[in-house]
Amino acid sequence: MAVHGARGRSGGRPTLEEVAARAGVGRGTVSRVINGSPRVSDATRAAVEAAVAELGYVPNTAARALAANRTDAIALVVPEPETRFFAEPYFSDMLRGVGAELSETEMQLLLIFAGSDRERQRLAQYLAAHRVDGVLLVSVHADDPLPDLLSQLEIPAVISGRRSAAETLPSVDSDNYGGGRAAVEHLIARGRSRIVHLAGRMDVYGAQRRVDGYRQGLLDGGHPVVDDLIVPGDFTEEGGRRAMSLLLERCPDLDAVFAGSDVMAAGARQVLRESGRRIPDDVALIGYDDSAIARHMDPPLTSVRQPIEEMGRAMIDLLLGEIADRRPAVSRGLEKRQLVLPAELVVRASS
Amino acid sequence: MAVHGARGRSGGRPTLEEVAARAGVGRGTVSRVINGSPRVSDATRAAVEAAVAELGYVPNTAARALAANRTDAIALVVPEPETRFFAEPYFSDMLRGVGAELSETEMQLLLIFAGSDRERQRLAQYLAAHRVDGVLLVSVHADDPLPDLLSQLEIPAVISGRRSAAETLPSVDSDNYGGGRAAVEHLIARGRSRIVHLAGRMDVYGAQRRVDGYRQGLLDGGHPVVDDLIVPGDFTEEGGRRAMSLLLERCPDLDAVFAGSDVMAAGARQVLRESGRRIPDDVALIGYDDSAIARHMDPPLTSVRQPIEEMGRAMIDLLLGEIADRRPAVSRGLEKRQLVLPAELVVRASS
DNA sequence: ATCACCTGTGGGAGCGCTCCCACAGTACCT
DNA sequence: AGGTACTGTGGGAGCGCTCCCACAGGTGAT
Repeated sequence: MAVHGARGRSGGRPTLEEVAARAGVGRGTVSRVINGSPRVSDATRAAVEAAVAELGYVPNTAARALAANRTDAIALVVPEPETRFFAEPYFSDMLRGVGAELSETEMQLLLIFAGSDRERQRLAQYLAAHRVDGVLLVSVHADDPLPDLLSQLEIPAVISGRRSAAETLPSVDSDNYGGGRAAVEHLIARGRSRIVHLAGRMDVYGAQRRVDGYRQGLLDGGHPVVDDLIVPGDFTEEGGRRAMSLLLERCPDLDAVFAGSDVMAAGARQVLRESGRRIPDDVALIGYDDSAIARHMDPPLTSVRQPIEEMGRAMIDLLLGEIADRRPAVSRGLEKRQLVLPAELVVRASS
Repeated sequence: MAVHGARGRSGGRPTLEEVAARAGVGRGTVSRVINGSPRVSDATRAAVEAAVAELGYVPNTAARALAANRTDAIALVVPEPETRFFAEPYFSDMLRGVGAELSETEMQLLLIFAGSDRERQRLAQYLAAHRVDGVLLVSVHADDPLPDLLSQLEIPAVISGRRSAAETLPSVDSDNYGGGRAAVEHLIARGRSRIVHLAGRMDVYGAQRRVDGYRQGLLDGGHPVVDDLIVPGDFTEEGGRRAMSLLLERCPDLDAVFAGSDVMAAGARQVLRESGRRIPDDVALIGYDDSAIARHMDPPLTSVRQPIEEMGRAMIDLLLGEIADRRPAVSRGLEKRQLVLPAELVVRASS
């Protein structure tokens, strides 16, 4: 009452101080209530909450960020041109998982594309300004300098996939080895024996692991592995066509194709058709990703599903953990910082 | 030299003050250089720039936002579920235009989905916290409360399309009337005379305008307008199928269909095929949007192209103008705040 | 009664900027 | 000589928070 309070600005947004005056308490107490501190009595808390509601108080994020040195925002960095972002279902699934998990929190998600050099320049600037508390890095290539930049700036980050078996950053990957193996086992179970592999880009660790799984699947089934029957595409439809043509030359009597992505499988399908082979009667075909393409292909494509959405959720969990750990110089817990989620074969008419 | 300067923190990021000490100038001067003020001598500017480079200084956004009461960020608000965002090329084109135009500036773009009630709740909170300087609103429906919320919060906003002829908000639209008319004129020029219209949702102003253009095109060509031959779909493929079936019942000898979207045209095409009609021999078909669907349809679909990317750029220009105008209580200029960009007919094999 | 130790609270200091006033210096008129 | 005006510069005040220290008042052991 005695406190005649803040200068009589009107029209502007109410501040902490004004809320405090209205509730008849000090600034510190309001701050405690806003931030959910337990050391506030129930009566006081109620009074403050009433004042907040009456005044329609909303904290000023900039002031909070300045004082507390955090932004309550994290970035999803896509080191690809926007085109790919929209073209590949991978990103939309990932975004859905991330968004869902994040909606439980107060954190804000920023989407940042870094396809061109120019965009990467901006991104570097952005990160240097510490405008986010953490970063989710999807689709990183082995030689990308981004992870290093991030750790140099001491910004918590989590990547999807791994750059190698010895990944240092916290990461969430799917079991590419298991996925590749499951595909081959399935083909063998269906009586196929001349199974070729249309691989992905070999500088992508996940693609390598799919090859490893393919090999082991063949060996376990008692079949020999012929290196010539593993041909890398580049994850594109055109690459799939080229690789498929090559495979047909090398092994005209093949009876099954395991492709490292649905898109490449689509390319392979065209070439198989053109060569007069029927799917699945003459040749069984399996893709990877279980994308919309797989469902809409004729015949519908058997494909290995990665739990992308779930991976997105897991990445957020890891990242929030990293961020929290870094706050009060707590000794970093030894929880798992590398997650591998299972892949699953979705059987359709093509195999 | 005499100024022994800032407290010896190390490891942290350099501040304005430290840069000032290093360059042997005052804080104000550094601020002026950083913000590109002209009232700095060349020599001083050079000294400051050198200090900035040596120290690797990057301004603290939070401090700036707090002091200057701006965030240097704008939001692209998509009041749709994410699914539609990825499914419709409209958004990716828009995003490309917006991104391109924005990359010329220091502004940061945030992508915010507000499809579910929950998301809308968050968005309202977000806007109330004034975390952005302005908002781009795409795909607003006539009864959406968002525009009102925005003007109540006094946040500059620009919408794509218009909610009615009397749109109050700054907006960028394409010439739907002209587009509809051009489609019909083209059909008439090709000798078609029984032209039906598969319209969009009639609560979308743009769809209404396409109908208006269709009507005028017929009248100008000396053809009567029959209201029964204008059937609204709902912009979906299924809606297109239903509307097409109805149109075939009402006018079995129609020789041209103008659809209000490519997706509806795709639905119409199926029904036309099933009824044994050939495109374009028996029936000419025109869509709207010139999306990927149009290019890949069999036969390729003639369609009306809206310059979406350009619209995105224009929206940014308008929005930045709004934001700038609002800063130093300058009397609002009377420049055009409602833009209408031309639509263009892209002729392909279907007509 | 003394001390220790809780809980709840108020408010100073400070985060790193921008804004703006003050003022030195120079230039060009009267 | 005095006035006027402009350019370039320094630095105080303040933006709205969080952090943390101080302290009142209670509680229980000594």
